[in-house]
Amino acid sequence: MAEDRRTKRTRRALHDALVALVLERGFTALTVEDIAERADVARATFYSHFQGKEDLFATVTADLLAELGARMRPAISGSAVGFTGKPLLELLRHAREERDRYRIVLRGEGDGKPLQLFLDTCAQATAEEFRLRAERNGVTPRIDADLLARVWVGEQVAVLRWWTADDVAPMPAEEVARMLLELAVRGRYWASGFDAPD
Amino acid sequence: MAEDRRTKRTRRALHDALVALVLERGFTALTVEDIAERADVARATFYSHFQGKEDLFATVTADLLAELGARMRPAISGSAVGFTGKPLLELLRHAREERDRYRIVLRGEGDGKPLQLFLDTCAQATAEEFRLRAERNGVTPRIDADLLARVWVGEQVAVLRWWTADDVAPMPAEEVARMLLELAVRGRYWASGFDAPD
DNA sequence: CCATTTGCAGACACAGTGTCCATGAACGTT
DNA sequence: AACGTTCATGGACACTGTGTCTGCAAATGG
Repeated sequence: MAEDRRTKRTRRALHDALVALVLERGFTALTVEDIAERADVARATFYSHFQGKEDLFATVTADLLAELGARMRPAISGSAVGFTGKPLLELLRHAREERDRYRIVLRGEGDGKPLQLFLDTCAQATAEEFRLRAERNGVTPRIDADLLARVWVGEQVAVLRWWTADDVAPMPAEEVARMLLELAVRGRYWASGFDAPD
Repeated sequence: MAEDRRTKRTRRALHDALVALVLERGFTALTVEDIAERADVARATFYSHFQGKEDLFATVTADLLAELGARMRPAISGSAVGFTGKPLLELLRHAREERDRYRIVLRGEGDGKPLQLFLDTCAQATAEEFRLRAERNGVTPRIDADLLARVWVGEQVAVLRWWTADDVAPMPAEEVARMLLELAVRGRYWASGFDAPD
């Protein structure tokens, strides 16, 4: 038997209500009653699906990460050397489509636990893929792999945060990707217009 | 008349109690009663100093930012071109001394509001100083200033997050600063051991 | 069409909030 | 050292939100 329509409807309604309300008021300010009411669901029903609002939020985050992972895998294997080409573009597109969910995660809502999960997952995957390529191509990284992965992911997440923020002018994803690629290749001193370090 | 000893004592006790408890249990899980008890302060007294735990947290963050600002100013003006030299080293040292406070901010505790404030303040100051130098030295940035500032700050914050985390091996601040400087100058492809982009 | 599952509304004890007040102690000043 | 002022205390208060449980109605899948 397939999943009951009602449960699917309820869960989806609660997901959407949470996202909308977190954007409006922030996670902490929300009550289970608020979420249930926005979703047109009885409070008792909420508790029959989730243990609390943290649980609901965790589910939303896990779903987002799973979708991202599914989209990134083919893009990564199709990219020869780094992550700043096709994979980044795929990330940006996903973020544009799921802008609201990205915003609440990147903002650090919920004591930053979803954000922490997001960062750790990305950083770990990056470091892994990174080591794999270094070995496959017979090159030796000139900088600690974990540090480099953190820098890599941190940079992209910082841009994501800036790019998905409320007040920023919508720059095309391709434009952002191009800039970051140049940054990765030429370094930040080049980008700032200078030629020499201090 | 100087400030009353008692108020200074209680405020400091509440500050410390908050930091310790957030590290132990996370901001959301805390009650005002918990914080007051840990600080050996009556609950009523808490409310005579702060409007709630968010207010207390905001004060802690503001203090941290103010201290950082005071330390960064001379380091920035003494550095010729970029931020990745002396200023970064100063940031790392401050983070090492105030490790606990940095950790709870960088983690995104409190729905990420303190983190947001931290990021925005740093990014704004960076972008400002960045434009100022470009004009003074007659160079033209090759990449959007705001984007570049976000990348710059995002990278350093990502490293800070990694460096101040619980489980990581303590790498010397000077070592971290050296790596980041090379990264900024030569770009990430160089760092990864490759020579060409994808 | 029926048995099962799900959603609903209302009730419950409980925990934490934010505010108030009377009392006594600690404080800075003279 | 004595002063008036300021601050901390502990208990009380109404109130909001939590988490769980009930009986009953409606939707669902077979």
